[in-house]
Amino acid sequence: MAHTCIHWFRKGLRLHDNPALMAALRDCKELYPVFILDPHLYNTQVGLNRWRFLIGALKDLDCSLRTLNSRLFVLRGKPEDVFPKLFNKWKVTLLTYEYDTEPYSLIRDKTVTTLAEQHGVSVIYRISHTLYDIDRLIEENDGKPPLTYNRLRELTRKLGPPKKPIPAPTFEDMKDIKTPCSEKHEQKYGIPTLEELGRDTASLGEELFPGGEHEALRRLDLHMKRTGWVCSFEKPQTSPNSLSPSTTVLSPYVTFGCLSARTFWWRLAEVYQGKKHSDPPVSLHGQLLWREFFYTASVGIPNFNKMEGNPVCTQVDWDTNPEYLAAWREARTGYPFIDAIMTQLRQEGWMHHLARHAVACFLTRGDLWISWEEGQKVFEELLLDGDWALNAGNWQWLSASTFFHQFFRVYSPVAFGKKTDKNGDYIKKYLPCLKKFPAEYIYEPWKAPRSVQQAAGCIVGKDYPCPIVKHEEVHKKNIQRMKAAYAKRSPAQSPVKKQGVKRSTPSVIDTFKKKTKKE
DNA sequence: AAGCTAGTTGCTTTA
DNA sequence: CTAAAGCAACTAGCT
Repeated sequence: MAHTCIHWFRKGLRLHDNPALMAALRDCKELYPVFILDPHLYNTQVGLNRWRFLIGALKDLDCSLRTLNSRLFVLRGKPEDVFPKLFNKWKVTLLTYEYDTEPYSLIRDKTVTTLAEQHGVSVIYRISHTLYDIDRLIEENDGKPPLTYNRLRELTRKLGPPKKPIPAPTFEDMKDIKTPCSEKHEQKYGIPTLEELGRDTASLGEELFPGGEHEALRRLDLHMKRTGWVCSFEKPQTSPNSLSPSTTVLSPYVTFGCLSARTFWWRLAEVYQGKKHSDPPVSLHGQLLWREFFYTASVGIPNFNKMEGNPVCTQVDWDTNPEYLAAWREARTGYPFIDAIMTQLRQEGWMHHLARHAVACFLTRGDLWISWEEGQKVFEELLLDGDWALNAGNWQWLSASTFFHQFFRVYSPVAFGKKTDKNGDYIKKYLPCLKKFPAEYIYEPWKAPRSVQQAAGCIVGKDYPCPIVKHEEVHKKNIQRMKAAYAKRSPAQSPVKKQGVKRSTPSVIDTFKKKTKKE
């Protein structure tokens, strides 16, 4: 019996390396490729750039499906409301989707699977968003997520290289399959424009990174041709403040699944073949493994996007400071390097990883002493590559809450950028009001004599803000506050020597592992 | 069990 | 100019 299938696109907005889609095609007479605009995921919290990227990716997907005599069906609403109607209307017998490890997705998919069963619909899902089966990695580490990168690497070495990607479906694969489309398809199931979604597009800048599988593969090809660059790639050696990106900017494509991480991995392996090349953690393979590291942590650690209830996260008495937070978010901290990065984020939806370090450290343990969860929300809204696991993991890393503990290493908002951009060209690009400042003062315009400020046509305190905090003073205080927070960590988190009393305290991870096993 | 080593990417001063 | 040392000292993971 040939199936009537829905393939549910969520992430994984691609045809290549899409095993769940291929599973749908195997024994299929009718195929309905579906994307649901779930208000829980796609709402006003999602920034314009991100919306534009998604719409581009959906358009590209629809375009590719058309070449296979199919179409994309875009629906709006909660998946648990949408699916029962579709199951009945289309007489669906099979639902396929790509496995997604986010907590919301796991609950959503469980609900939808139950509904499918109630409607007599079979469900098939496949793992293709990550290099490895994340649950398998955790299993391999005795049920605990590795807390260090090297530990994760050991696990991946045990499991061998990631699976090879599978090719996209061909016209031949689709020859006996129909996608029933009415003339009203565009009206009923079309891809909305930003205007239709009620968004004001006036503030949108140039589309530097258009969404979609075609653009993803084009960019991949482009970078993979640079064999010398790929083989010598070392992330810490790339510049956070170059005028054009010093890295691939493939991250948004991997986030939305326009590019398969495994395809990326194996293309790199081809380039490396027979040549001397850099290695993890700094190589491009290493970057994909960092993604895997944070995915594993996000699956294995409860409340991963929060401080409270997160057993491996240092509990810190962050301040509530709406004024400071707004200044950071709106690029008016008075530190040009910080403000330039936040401007790039707002305008382009992307900035270099090390630039993220600088602003994340500044918001949290370095200067403003505001919770990393606040920064997480801003990045989630504005980053094209905003990824639940990576965002939460990196914010914990940078705030020295989890994974990274050398809190006394504080990024200087003045010195850090100078290493790779002495003249401050990056600052001048994103903060044009500082364009005429001499290099000597570009990172610290408040130090410029009045005459220099006047000559530059920019008075600090009037045309550009004064620094909201004095870094030299505040960062030292904050190191002491971090030290105090670490001293308060529970015995399981940091073994405290108690005189006379010998007690073996189970690690926090063991504790919550037992709890979850009992359930 | 106490101690050791290593850890993607700090800053500043010195050689 | 670059490279190393000093700064003060964290945890995870291992032995």
